[in-house]
Amino acid sequence: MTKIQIKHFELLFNLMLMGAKDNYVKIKTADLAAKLGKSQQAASIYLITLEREGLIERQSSRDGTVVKITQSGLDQLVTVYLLLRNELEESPTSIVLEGSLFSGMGEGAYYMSLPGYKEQFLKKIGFEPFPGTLNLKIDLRHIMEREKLEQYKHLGIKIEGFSDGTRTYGALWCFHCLIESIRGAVVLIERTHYDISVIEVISPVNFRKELNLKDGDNIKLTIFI
Amino acid sequence: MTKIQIKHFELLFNLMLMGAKDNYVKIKTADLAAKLGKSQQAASIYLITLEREGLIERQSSRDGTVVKITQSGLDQLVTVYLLLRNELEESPTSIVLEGSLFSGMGEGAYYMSLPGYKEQFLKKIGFEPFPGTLNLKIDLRHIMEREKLEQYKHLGIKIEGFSDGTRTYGALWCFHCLIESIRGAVVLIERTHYDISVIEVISPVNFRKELNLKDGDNIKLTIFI
DNA sequence: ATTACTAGTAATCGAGTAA
DNA sequence: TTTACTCGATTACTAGTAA
Repeated sequence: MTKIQIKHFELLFNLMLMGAKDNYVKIKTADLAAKLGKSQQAASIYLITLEREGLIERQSSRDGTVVKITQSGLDQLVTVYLLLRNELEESPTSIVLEGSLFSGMGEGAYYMSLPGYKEQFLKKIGFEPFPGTLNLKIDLRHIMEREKLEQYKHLGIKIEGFSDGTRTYGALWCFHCLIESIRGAVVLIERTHYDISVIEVISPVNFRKELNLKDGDNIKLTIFI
Repeated sequence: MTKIQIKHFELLFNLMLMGAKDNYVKIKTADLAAKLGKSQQAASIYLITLEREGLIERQSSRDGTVVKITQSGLDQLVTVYLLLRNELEESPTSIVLEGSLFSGMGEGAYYMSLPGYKEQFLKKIGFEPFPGTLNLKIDLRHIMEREKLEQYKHLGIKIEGFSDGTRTYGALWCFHCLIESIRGAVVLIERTHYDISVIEVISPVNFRKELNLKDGDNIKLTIFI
């Protein structure tokens, strides 16, 4: 098993610049190698490795390789982007919360799976939520930060409400976030009278599985305004 | 001479997250190693190499290492940030111009060296301009793009005008840019009746030397709105 | 403590090449 | 053309350790 040496980011970054973010693009391993300052053979191995790790889709043939960055690969790029933005932009733009994981009734998962919401998530936030949300009970010592987030709510990415003929579903506001370095988004609702100490988070992947979490575990959440 | 293997970016990125962007921070090579998934000894070598390449300042002792990212190191991070932002943000935000390099009268250099401008550049754009600007004569086939940039002018970073008692100096608008992958900023002035086919660029480093340029050379400019 | 040297080892790299 | 395999050469990495 070949372990990749140049870390994934640099490779994904270059593939992005070659246009592999939204579309399948045809590239030559030799061109990629030139950008990385490595041999054609090395680039070939890197691509194979990235594919095995699920970060790209790849179809190689005798006259080139067609690649596209997967959702999971895109998440890596976004994670780096958010952290850079937070450090490099004028106004520091993150709120850090801690809380403990708990199981909801599954309503979150239900709402998130509605096409009316789901399609907007994909378009505006950049991923389709894993069916199942993460409920976090915010520690009392972070409650002030939680209040601050509530004030910023309407600066977030707006997910429009909709009606399915039977009932109406309210608008949501979202912020990108990282949960222990995994990409996600916090989801805030309009209702004013609900328990502010609870916060709901969505993600393109199964948090619980990915991070091996169970109810009661303490989680650190970095929210980007 | 040990060539660094993990590319510089990942290391700089981690140092940034450890707080080494604006301040000297005390770290342990073992902690850094843990973040990179390498041995303490490897981290030690990386830091030494980065220092040799001028990307960090470093002072090590028997009870830790004090590091700070240099301007040059920061430029690397900003470059990656701008390219990521351009690809990942909703509205695509770059204008690509091409043109040929020519020598001005040196007035650009003079203006840029005035404290009234210089200090704002450092604060608002993030670097102190190398004394000497780059004058670019935009190709006719890119003149539409140049017009577009002019329309966006007031969306740029504003550098306030000032007076030194003798005369007044007008406000400027700047945009981050990359010149053949080197960080810089285009500088636009308010005057409406001047030759729009000429554009002026500043940078933290000596472009001409860095890229080995001479008058008449063709240059590609990526401007971030 | 900690950093960073030396020396040996393990992993990566690239030339040659087959398909 | 191109990709990607084998294998010998190179180099990055780690363990041990001195300061």
